[in-house]
Amino acid sequence: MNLRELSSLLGLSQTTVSRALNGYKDVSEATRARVLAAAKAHEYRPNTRAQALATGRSRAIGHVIPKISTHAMVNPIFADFIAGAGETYSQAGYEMLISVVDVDDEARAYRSIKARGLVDGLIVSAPRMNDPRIELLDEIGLPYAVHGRATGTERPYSWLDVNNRRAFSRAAEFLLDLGHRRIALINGHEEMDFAHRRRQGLEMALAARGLAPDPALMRQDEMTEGYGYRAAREMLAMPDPPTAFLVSSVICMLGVRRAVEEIGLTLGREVSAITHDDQLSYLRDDGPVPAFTATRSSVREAGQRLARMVLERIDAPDAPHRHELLEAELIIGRSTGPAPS
Amino acid sequence: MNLRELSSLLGLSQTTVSRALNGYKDVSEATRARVLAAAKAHEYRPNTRAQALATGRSRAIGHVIPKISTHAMVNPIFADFIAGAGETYSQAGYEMLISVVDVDDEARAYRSIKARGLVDGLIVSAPRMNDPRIELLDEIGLPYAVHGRATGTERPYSWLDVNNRRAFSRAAEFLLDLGHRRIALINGHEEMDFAHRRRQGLEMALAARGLAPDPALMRQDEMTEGYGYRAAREMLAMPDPPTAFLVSSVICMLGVRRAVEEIGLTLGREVSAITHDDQLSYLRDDGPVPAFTATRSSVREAGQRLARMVLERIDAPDAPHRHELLEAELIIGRSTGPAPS
DNA sequence: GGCGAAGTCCAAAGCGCTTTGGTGTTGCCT
DNA sequence: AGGCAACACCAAAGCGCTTTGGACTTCGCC
Repeated sequence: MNLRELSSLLGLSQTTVSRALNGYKDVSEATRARVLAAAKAHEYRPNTRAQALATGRSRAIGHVIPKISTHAMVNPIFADFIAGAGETYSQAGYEMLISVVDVDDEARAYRSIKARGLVDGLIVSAPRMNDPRIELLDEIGLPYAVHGRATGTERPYSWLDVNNRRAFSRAAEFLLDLGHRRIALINGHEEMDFAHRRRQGLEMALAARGLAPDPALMRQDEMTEGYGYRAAREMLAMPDPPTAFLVSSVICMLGVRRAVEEIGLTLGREVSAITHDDQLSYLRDDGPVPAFTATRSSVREAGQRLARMVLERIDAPDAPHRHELLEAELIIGRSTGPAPS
Repeated sequence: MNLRELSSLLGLSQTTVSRALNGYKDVSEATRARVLAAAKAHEYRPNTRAQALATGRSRAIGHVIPKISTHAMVNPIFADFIAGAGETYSQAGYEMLISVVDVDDEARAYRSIKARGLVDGLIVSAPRMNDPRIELLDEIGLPYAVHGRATGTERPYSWLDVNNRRAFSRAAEFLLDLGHRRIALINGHEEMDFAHRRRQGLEMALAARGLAPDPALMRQDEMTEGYGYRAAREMLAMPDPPTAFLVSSVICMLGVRRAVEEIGLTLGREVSAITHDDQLSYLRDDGPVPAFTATRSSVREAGQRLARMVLERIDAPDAPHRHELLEAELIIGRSTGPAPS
């Protein structure tokens, strides 16, 4: 069933039917009701491709996944973020387009996406410091919103971020209050903006107490369980081991717990640890008292809100840029306790 | 730059330019070269929406994510699967469209996707037993391929699946050979086809040795770390506890390990466990000897192959259905050992 | 009675591509 | 010389929608 069929069936012009369906003013309520009823009865849906061609808007938002190499890691938060964004899109009548793109081909991919008219806007994820994509997208003229921030970028852009610095400084303060002095950081890659900020948060908290950060207690890598395990294992074997860990992801945290327990210690007793918890649905740590003390912020909700933000930019490309800074909640679980004396 | 501009710039008709770009025969090699060069120089890309409208093909594949409720779990394999499929699509010049859809609205969503001409084909994931979607899609007339199988469905359809039954029966045999007799199963929801088959695999192996399955040793639930922990914990506290576990996902397995170690036992010594390992990129268990004995099969590769399969169905909708049954590799790690006597 | 303003409706153009059904030109063969 | 392919190109229609720029009624008002 297409518009022509529907309108000839109703004895009306395509114009009138189209305007009736799209809520225009100049069609009588009586015919509008007739049109709506007929459309429903025949399950008419406008062909999106034709609509897009006619309006110049595709009602789709793109998410680009940079592919580093064949064996590159997929970001574990990806699924929950997508789920959140997808909910917003479907409510707004938008589709979500995912492009897997070679990382050294990214610029060309963005230009191509624009030229082919695939999407009305983009989500930029995992920004690095001085991320070139922001300037690129401005130049191309494609509305976008960034999940995170890009330290070093001067130009204004719309973003949504967790207050990573504050989250990790609060977590560090909490550990310092418990008497911990040697606090290790098991971080993600620090060219990632979020990781950079988390380290700053820890260092700020240390500085406020007159403590100097110890480079030997800071690690950065891809955030796998094995990395968390190895990092914790190695640091705990040092002559002057840390008594507490700040960990950048629950997945790493699982490895940290394993390392701690393997040498006969217990989290929350001899060793404390706080993780950042994105509330990934398959790793949720609920229950009356959560296992892990954590700085918690739902990445799914971030997806929802960021989706809304990019839709706003599409509707009003010249509006001033908006920023949302989500404060992570500090959830006290069983993985922290007073520093051993 | 669009086709009209490009062709007037070349002094050729749109027809000729279009045919030159699309590799048709009736254009001289000289002009074809000219056209190609100009297209490259001006970074011309055909507008996908117009192309789709003209050809009736959208060059996009849809993946539908059923949303159960606001707090529903996102499938942890989703990200890696998508990454695999996305690679194939981008090589083939296809886009990937993701739709988050209310689960009780799924039928309407599929019809709508078809009517709006959004995609040329679909991937069906997480099939349940007697999954109604297969018949629905046949009726709608949308090419598709299924990730997994749907026990109870009579009609032919294209699928790719891991040989779950064989994988788990082999794993069980391995445990039986090590002397284990009480083998517990920590499974996913058994209305999911894969979970159903895994249980069958275990039961077949038991039956072959004249052993009866013990319902007290079988659990099914959403596969989280916490579920793995609780299930193992409870079963290990039974008067006649299992000496081995068959676990349906690495995430659960992490919980199982925690439960085992918490009561002072060691995996691979007093208690053995084998997990299915989808080789999720953020949970990869490499190293010379992997921590977990596992039935291993890359879900990313599954994504690549299934994507290829749906593309084939689009190109030849009347070709006989194809099936791919991937055999999981049994990887011997450190989580299994002889049964304690 | 005439006129302007609403109120309804419509024909046709246009979005940027593909494809059909040609036309005109060569070159070869008889 | 005539006929016929083969070759290289093109005008125009069409994909299914939206939107522009009217056209035709009806109504109220001077």
